[in-house]
Amino acid sequence: MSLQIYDTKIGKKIPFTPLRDNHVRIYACGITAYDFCHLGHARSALVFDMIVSYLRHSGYKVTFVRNFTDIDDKIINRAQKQNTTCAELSQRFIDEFYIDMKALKITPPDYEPRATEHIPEIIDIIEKLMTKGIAYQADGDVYFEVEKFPQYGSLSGRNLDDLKAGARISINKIKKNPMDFALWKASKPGEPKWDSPWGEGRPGWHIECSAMSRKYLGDSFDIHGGGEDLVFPHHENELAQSEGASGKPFANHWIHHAFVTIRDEKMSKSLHNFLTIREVLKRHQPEALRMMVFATHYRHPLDFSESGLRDAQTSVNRLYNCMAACAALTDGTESSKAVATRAEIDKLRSLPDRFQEAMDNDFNTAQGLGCLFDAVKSINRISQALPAPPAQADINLLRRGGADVTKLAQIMGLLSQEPQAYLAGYQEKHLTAVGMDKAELNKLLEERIAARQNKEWGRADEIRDLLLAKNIELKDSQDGTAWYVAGDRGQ
RNA sequence: GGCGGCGUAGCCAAGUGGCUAAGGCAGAGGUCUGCAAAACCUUUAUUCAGCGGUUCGACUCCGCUCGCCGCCUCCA
Repeated sequence: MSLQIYDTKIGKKIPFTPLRDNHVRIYACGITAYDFCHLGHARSALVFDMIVSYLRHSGYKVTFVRNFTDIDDKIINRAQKQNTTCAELSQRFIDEFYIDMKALKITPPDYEPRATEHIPEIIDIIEKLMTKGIAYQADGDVYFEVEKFPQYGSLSGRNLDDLKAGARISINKIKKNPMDFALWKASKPGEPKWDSPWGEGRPGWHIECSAMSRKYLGDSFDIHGGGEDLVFPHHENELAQSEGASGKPFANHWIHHAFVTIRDEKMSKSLHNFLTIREVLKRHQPEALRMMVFATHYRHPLDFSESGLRDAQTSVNRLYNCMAACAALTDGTESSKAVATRAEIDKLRSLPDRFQEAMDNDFNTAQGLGCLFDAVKSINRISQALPAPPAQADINLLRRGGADVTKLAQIMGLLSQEPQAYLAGYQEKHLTAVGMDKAELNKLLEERIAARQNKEWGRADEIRDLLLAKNIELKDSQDGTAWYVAGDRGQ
């Protein structure tokens, strides 16, 4: 079974084959830089990070482009409101975007082009459309003429009659058809402007992506994607412009991910129900966010909640605990009896295949994670049952299983840290949060060990309860007393 | 109004025309322990919104009903 990807244009899953050899070319729509990024942007970045990573894992060479739209109406309005320039405003939020991406540990794309740095390429496409008679000039604007592109609506499954019927489009007398959209806009006083054959002006909203994808990936490339809300009109218009100009097929596959919702409503700026990435990362670890995002299939809505994110954190810890146990494994002997059952051996050996099968099915990360946790369960069961000198066969199986789990989880950016370091970091962060320093904790732990040796159970329990009040739980063992962060429920 | 999606255990969430309906979280029981707890193990849907239909057989395909959501305007 090979990779199957759901294609928005066709509305079903189809086998994926790169257009050119083993080389996959992907373009994803990035942000319009005028504000901080919210969780929806995080999902978008995370989903494409995973897709690129999985394609590379599968042996493809990948060229990944994610653009910045740094000139448009929203930027102009916001800049005017803040009494600054568009260039300053967009640069500021591109910088902020990079801070968020770094915090989320997103692998940078191969190219991150900006609209304002591709004005000649934009003008070039518009000129082609003008030459072919698919675009027309009206006052200082240039419009794409939808009637001249018969396939208009093919991506989003609409036709011009439906669109006209729904028409919430503002009346614009200079357009031939209300659905015609601007390729180039004449500049108003005080707005950024560039020279063009049609006078001074600036690009329309969709044309930058047509120009930049063409420059870095060619007229035809493999995958184009973004959030569901971009299907219409953004991607529909891009498709029309690009194919209209080149006469060749544009993107071979269209991938769109669903929204992040809050209480089942779309998270969006206009509804004022969004959480910024940095807000969430103040309270939660990036891997917990990744776990939550990838536990839902990318085409299904992801309903955000604090409790959901805490659940995700707990399951991330489960992964790390298992890996820490694997790392602590000591060599065994040939003479001991192996404890792994046939079923467990099969489960662990088949993990990479089962994971691949899940991911090949339209990047089903939720199912892939299920495979990973399945393996974790087997690893834990075997580790727990290991006799005093364990059998070398079991140790080999566990180490191999642990290595597979780590490698596969890393495709989603999970298990990106050394287990011991991660767990120690998790504990330290908690200590800080509850306002206790390590020396103080150690002092109490030592006192309790002494009390227990003297069988002063009252004092020992008192210390335990005292720490429990700070969500620190103790575990006594022959080696001493270890402590853990208790479940954060109810916070 | 047009187009599209979703409804699976307490919560989150995969999945399939017929083999035990993944996995995570929470809950319950257990191993361990001076008592505990973390970790770990076991366990948790005779049932997949409701009603019809197709089929030897449907949760999975079709139709209808109810509920929720999205796009058609800027939006990841």
